[in-house]
Amino acid sequence: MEFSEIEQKWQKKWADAKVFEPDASESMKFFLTAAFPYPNSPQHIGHARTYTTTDVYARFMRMKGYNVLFPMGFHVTGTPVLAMAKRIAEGDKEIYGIFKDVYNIPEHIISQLNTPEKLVDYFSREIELGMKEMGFSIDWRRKFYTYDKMFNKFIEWQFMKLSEKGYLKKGSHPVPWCPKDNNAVGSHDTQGDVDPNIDEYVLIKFKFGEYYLLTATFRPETVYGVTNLWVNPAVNYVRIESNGESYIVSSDAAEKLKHQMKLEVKEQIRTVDLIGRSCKNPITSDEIPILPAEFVDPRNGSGVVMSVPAHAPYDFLALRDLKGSSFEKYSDRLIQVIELSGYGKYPAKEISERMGVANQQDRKAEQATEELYRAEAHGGKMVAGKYKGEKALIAKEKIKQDMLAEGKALLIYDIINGPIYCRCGTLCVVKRVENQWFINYGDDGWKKQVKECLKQVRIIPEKTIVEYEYTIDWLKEKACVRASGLGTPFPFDKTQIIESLSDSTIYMAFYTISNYLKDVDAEKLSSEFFDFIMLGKGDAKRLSLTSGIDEQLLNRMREEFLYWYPLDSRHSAGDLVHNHLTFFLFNHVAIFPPELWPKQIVTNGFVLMEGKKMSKSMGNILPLREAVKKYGTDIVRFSVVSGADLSQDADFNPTMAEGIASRMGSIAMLVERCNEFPSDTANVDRWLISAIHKKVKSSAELYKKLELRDIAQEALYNAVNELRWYLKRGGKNRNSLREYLEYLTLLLAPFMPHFAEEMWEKLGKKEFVKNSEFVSIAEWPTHDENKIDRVADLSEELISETREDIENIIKITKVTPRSIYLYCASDWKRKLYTMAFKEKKFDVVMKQAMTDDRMRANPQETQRVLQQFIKNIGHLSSLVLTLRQEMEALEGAKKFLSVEINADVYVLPEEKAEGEHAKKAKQSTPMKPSIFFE
RNA sequence: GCAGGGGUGGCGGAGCCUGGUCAAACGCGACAGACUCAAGAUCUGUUGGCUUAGGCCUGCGAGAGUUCAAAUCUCUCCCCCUGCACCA
Repeated sequence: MEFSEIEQKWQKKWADAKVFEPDASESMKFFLTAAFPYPNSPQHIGHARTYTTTDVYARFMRMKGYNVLFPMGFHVTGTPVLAMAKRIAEGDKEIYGIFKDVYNIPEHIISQLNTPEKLVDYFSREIELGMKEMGFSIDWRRKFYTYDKMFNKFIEWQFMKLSEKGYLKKGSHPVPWCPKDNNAVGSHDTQGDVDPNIDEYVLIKFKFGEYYLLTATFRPETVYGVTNLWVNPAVNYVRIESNGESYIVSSDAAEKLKHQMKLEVKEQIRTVDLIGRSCKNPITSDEIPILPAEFVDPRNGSGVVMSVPAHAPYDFLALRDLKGSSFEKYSDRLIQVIELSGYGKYPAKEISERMGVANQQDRKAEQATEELYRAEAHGGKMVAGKYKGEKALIAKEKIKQDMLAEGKALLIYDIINGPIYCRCGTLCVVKRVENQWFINYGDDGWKKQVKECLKQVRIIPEKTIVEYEYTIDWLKEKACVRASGLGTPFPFDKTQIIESLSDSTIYMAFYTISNYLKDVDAEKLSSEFFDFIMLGKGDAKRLSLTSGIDEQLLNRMREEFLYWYPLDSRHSAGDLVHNHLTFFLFNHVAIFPPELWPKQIVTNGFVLMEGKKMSKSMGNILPLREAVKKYGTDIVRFSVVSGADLSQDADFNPTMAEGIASRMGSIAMLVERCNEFPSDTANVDRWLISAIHKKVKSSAELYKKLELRDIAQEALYNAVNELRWYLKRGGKNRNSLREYLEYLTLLLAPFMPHFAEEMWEKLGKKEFVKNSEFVSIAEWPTHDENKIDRVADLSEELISETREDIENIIKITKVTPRSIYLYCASDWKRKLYTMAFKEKKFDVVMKQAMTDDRMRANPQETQRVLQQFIKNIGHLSSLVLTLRQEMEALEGAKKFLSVEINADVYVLPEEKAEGEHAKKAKQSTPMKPSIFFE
């Protein structure tokens, strides 16, 4: 089979017939979207998971008779595209390397992608081509980019609406910052793609003459245990002025603080003027000395540290290190603040001594600190100060708030996983951005409504619902604009750009009309326009006059919107639950009436490459188009969605691909040859037909729940195994095969549309299912309950188990039988069997059995057989074949069995056993005939 | 820390909600046989241990419990993975 030929053939036919370009119509609609791609690199096989899942679903719903819309656009908002284009323009070797080695893009093409526009243009085309090659049933007429003028207008409208509802808010916000670029940095802007982590410090003011020493701490609650301050004699200190107060900090700290508060650097402070002198603890009013310590890092916090030797190993060690110096007299002052079970009064001392930490330079000091901090945060209780008796963690927050309120402390932010450098080489700092705009997802009323909304959204997989609940509770203000990047200018401050997670929350609505807007001047797309289309406010006639857009067109768009909306199914990878998908709910709730809220959200796992996560550094990224070329579309489609449960990561590996291909080959071969088979029917035909109808029955349910893995298992692996068994058992009926294959082709169509089309065509005129031009739009089959044949199923089971038993005996006894006698159990045993299955308890069944003449006549035998049943009570099934059915089944399989085992086979009822056969024959039970070798 | 997911045979991975038909689907790998000059592909069989009659034993992270019966239910413990925002 030449895959690429088949693929191109059907993709062209679909395109020519415009089967995937739906408009509003009379029929039931189904509108689904997948998270649109971000075109700053080609897509790899991992991206295919979400889109294939969506497409399989789209195709299934289409076959179920829905008018299905599956559109696609491109998300270009934000800075990564800018950063990427810039790096290419600068000839960044790393980027060139990735594009060349991973994605096989020729160097002369890479070098051309040096502007955001060219980059977006190239990669979006690449991605679109890939999606087309994947056979996704996308309506490409509706494609747009998030920097399109018309889309900008839509987003502007969205923010107007949010503002009207009072969901926009202004405030200040700390962000990682490059002082040279004068811009916020994300992980893609840093050397080594490190994601800067920001945490807050409390700066406590220790009065020192006219000035204050600012000490930075994560643990303000330990302020009660401060015995001294630390400064590093090797560090430069400066006096800064801010808000009318003078502070002493390291000069490095002063540089950082500039970005978070207004300050002026006044003068150098010599450490000799500090060390040995005293300052005042603002909380306890204790006079405490300022002492030297080497562990103090000028770049951390303020470069001044408050010493709590009872609870901080470094402080304890530094004090201990002072022994023998002129400051020795201070070296064993310890003040307990926190009580911790498992430790005495001075945990820092204990842990340092236990771990044998030598001095403040010892690496073990770090370890000791980590361990102790964690323990105290976990189980510590205050034994000093205002919040005595409270948990340390709670007291910390309260003390912090108190000090801030009383002006005894300041709050600042720092990058805690630093130092982090911008790509330009500058050290990143934290900047407090003033006049930052937020979407206030913390609004309680809003949250409440979203929770209501969540109740009526179908979440697949169901278990992820708790994650949405959690995220809704946890969300607070979300900064929604940035100083740079592609996208939509913020309507209330045009110098700002709306950030990428905020402009992709209701864009699905835009697809409903995007194809009509291509020829409309974007300037005409006012708020009133969107109010009319999306919310039905105003009327078309009026709007037509004010906007200059044709009235009919306006009405048409309104109709399209109302037809397609609400969104029936939203698809993305599971990692977006915590942001995008929840924002998506919030914004729909804010802007649209409840009847237009989303109906369903589906999330899926990722794709692994041969068991490992794909990553640039591992060099194991498989570009999608390359995968398609190498393995074929249908195989790629099939493997990414069938490899694991929806929420689990699927593995892609070549062996799996080969396995799929070979099974497709088996099916294709039968499709081509099935008409050559005669029309002899046998028992096994009833079984085969039963099997396919069972499959059809279960498939629709599985498709609805998107349990694609199970469908894949059924429709490919099990199907091929069933066909094999059928042929092996001597099945050779043309009609049975055709019926099976016609149904099977339909079941496979959503997964493997190209292959299915080809099979559909090869099968020619359908005899058992409804025909149609394309299988892609064929009617989804319904099963025939009458063809599901439990007796046939059990008969086949009996045959296969009997064969296994025979082989087992041969294996153990190493006997080669010439003849095999199969003695089937009498009907009274079957009656007893059914009773045993129902009642399960020996005495109850026995009593019941005694009402039967046959059994009462042979109580001992009855008891023996019943004991056997009870022993294997779990193995009994609700239905057993009758003696006649069992014999018929085995008679029918005589030939099969004798060929398989290479012996003559005789099938008899147990009563017919004579001589030495008789004893053996008595042991027969239903579904387990006695086997006698001769 | 908070939240979520998970620990099953040589491996991947079902089963767990709704206990029994589970020595555990399906696949891969390995082994043996057929075909072949040979390799590959394909096909057939085997793949926890014991067993000369279809049986028995041990087993699903560890321990305890409920039950006639536990991979499945309950409790405790251990271990692993993911996410925690201004970033797509």
